[in-house]
Amino acid sequence: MARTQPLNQEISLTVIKTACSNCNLRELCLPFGLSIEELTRLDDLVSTRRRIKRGDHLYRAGEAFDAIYAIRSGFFKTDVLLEDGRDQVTGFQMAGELLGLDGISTEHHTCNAIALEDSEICAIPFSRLEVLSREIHTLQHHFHKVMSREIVRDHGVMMLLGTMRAEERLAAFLLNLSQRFTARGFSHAEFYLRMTREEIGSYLGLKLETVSRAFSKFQEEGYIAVQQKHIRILNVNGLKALMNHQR
Amino acid sequence: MARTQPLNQEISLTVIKTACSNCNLRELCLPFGLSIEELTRLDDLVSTRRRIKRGDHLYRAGEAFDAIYAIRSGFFKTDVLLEDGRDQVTGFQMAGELLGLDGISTEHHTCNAIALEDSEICAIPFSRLEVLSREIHTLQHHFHKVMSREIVRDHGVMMLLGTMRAEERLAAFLLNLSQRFTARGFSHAEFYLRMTREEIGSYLGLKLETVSRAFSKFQEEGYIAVQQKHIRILNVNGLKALMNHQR
DNA sequence: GCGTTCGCTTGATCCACGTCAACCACGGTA
DNA sequence: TACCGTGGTTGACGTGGATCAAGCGAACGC
Repeated sequence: MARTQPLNQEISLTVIKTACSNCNLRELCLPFGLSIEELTRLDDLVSTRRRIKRGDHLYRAGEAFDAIYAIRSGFFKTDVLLEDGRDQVTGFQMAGELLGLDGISTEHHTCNAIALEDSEICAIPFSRLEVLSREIHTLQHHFHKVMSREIVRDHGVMMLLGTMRAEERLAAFLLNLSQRFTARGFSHAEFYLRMTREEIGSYLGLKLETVSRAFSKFQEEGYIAVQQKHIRILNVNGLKALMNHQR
Repeated sequence: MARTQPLNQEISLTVIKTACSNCNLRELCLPFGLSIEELTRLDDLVSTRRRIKRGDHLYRAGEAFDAIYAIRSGFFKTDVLLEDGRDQVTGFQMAGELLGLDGISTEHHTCNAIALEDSEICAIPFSRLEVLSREIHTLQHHFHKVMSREIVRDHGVMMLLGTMRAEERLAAFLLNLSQRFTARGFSHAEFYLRMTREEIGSYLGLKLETVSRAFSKFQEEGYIAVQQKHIRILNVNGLKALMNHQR
């Protein structure tokens, strides 16, 4: 129950609750590996928290960059828009993941970040993060790892877009979501999609009809059960086999 | 004429020549923006230089990561291999660009880096880079920008793979190469491709035949002149128009 | 309650690119 | 000079996924 405007005697309680040092995502998020003492120094830095309503932008392409954002709760997508009107979803982000790393390069955001459900984020002023990471080696190193992980993730998506066919892409997508939900303590076999078929398609380089057909196919094969956005995975190995099966 | 094994009285000369502080790529590479004094500190760190023959690996996926590499001269590709045998080229890198950033995340390289022509690289021990970037703020910030730029670049490739058709992809590819050659003082309109049609196709998510056909088409249209790997761009705007033209 | 909208599914058709195959140009080697 | 291997081009054909179109159920506003 974090509040942007805590009241009276609740203040200290709320502050404790919303601090990195007390956040149950800290092992997934930026604070990973920090000592208690280091955590409290990070708490000072990550003081701004904000709620973003479903459908609202956290930031837009072109805006000046001055902070990265950690997702405290909720679900986001990032997308890029080309001059000619085409756009593509470049990623879906969930609690504990960072948003805005792309903005460091030009000091302007290069994509839009949009909440797919009511969400809460922690703003991390970037210049202050640089200062602190000079002092806390663990923080510096972990931040580098996070950026590098993003690069590796993107290579995975390039692989997917470049070499996989429609059903393989969707299988890979579902398995990836499942694995990330698991890491957050949710069921690996049952979850709600926060995004539409069109957004999935955009991310996977497919049209929404193709995504829909692939879902139906998976259901027929008994790999999953689909009800709108509610997904149950019935046969993980089936999906995995599908993914690794050379054309 | 930098040598790995400089002789006698040439030593001091060679050392000067291969130092970051005297490298003509320093404005493109890691040393960007550093003062003279800072540059000499970076020189200490970047002491190992190595030649990589055409076709040889700089590193392989799975190997332990302990350094990133700046390309001093030459041309590389990076590729990823899936278990099922599929592979994809994830990038082409030229002088002044960094290789190995993907390895930070897991402390193992996640792709292969292969020289496409005889090349020279500077090895930058990563842990020492972290130490130095705590002391030199400019270096720290620029390194972050470089990593971020890599992320932005990858988003561009995802865009290309997800939304563009064959000819648009190839046009984007040629324009990107041209722009990077220009930044290095080479002709923007005339260059040699270091990679095969198959490697281009792998990078662009196309088959080599499709790449070849697109080259022929561009030639017919008068946009470029192709002779094997020798490319002359005759109509930049034609290529640009092609790229931005919604399907 | 009812209409409207949005997201999704499914079918029919089309086409861009993959696949298969033949052939050619170039460079290295015997 | 002849031979061979590698990389590139081009043609004929097949197909996976895009496109176009119709219909349906759930959510929402009135």
